[in-house]
Amino acid sequence: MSEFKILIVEDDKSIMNLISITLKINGYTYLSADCGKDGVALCASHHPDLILLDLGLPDMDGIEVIRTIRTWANTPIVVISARGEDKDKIDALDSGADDYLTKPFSVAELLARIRAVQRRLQYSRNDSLEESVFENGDLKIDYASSLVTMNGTELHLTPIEYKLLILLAKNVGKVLTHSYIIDRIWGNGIDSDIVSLRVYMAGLRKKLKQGQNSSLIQTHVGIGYQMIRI
Amino acid sequence: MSEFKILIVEDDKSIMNLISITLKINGYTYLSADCGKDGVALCASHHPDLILLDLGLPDMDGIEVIRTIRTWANTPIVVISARGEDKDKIDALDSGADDYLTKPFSVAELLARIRAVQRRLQYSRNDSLEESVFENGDLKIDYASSLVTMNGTELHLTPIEYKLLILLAKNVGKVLTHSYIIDRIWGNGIDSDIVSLRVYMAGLRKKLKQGQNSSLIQTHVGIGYQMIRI
DNA sequence: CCTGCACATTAAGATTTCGTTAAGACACCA
DNA sequence: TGGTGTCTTAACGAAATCTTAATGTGCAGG
Repeated sequence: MSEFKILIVEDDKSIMNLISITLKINGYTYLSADCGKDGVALCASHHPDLILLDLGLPDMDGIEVIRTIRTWANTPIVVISARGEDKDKIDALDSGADDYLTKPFSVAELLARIRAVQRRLQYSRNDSLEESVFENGDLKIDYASSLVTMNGTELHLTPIEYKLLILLAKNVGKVLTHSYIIDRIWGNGIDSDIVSLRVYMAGLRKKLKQGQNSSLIQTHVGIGYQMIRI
Repeated sequence: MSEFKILIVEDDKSIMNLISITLKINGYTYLSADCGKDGVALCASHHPDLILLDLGLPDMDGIEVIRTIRTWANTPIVVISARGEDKDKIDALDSGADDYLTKPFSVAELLARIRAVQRRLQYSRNDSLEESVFENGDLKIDYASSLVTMNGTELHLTPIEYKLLILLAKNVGKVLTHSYIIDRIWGNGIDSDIVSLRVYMAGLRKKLKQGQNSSLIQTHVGIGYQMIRI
């Protein structure tokens, strides 16, 4: 794995020391800032892979820092806070933070959170950031041009069928629940039961089944559906 | 590993002696109390890592002690009960005890139970933060994608079987009573009998037994089931 | 040695959930 | 307005799952 660069925004010197030493020992590269303004600037100029952000900063509210950064970057942000209150946690997460660490925290926990973010990052990279082309068996999806082909022949999918297929493809190997799928396709409105979903699945399968991947999409009775990786 | 502190709550002096000496020989630190009130107080003040609790105490019912402690702490509790107290044993487990030991017990068994709890503790620490993946022997459960594999081959579980497995896995090492399991699986509604539970256990074991971990799930006659950590 | 108890396992009927087809509703566009 | 394509709903046979009953096994007590 290439170098993983972490930006620490923290004004308490002893905690800054603890974190920076821990990161260094564990092979991470890091940048540091002791106030919100510098943190935002460093983030803009150095594009870190992860930000550790203390909420209690001298110049800006931590929430502000998150909002500012989120206007242009999706860099994962792990918040560190002395305040263990739920409200703060929710505010931070709602503003776009990815995870939350309450002081005092153990070094092991910090590293675990960082690994978790790395895993998530790696995962979503494989899923969305690459190629913009998805291939699985005879199925090929070009997200950029919204083109779906089986064995090279183009398929004509209706909007809902396409959404469904994308959803399954973005989660290959995962079992998606009925409610999750319905929520993602029809928005969180209450409507459209499972029955509709079944009809679309039938349509989709019919169109896909032009090859012999009859088993590309599997049913989990009582649970949902799953596209399996071939 | 740092020191492991065990609180013994037992009024029988000879058993207290046996246990304390055993623990000392095996490198554990221990505290002792000879009644429920003292036990609760010591637990509150000294934060032991494990509690060995005799159900038959002079001042309080053992169940009361468990309930009291459980209002603020998740400290593992291993119950010690005299023979013929099956009902009490079940009540204790339902109230939040983790395991039980029947008098007379061997020193080896006592130590084994303690080690089991230690293992479980260590595991849940590692697990609670991140990893939506559970592993035990050849069994692997990916909660996020609802995928269960044995030796790498995917298992197809029915909804109830899956729920059952998850319940056991989330409580590895802990003995779950029949009523607790039934309550968790079928909701607190009326009683789908123990008989049904047995049928599902049979089905689950059949599917799991594709490896040779025939003993992954153990039966506690008259009490319930337990997934053991391998 | 027999009996009773708790559990394991299998088989079969009852029930739920699925897949698929077809018909009507709706929106869009010429 | 009529036509086209898409969405939704209903219906029904098929498949999977759940439940119940029946039988088999091991163990403890009389």
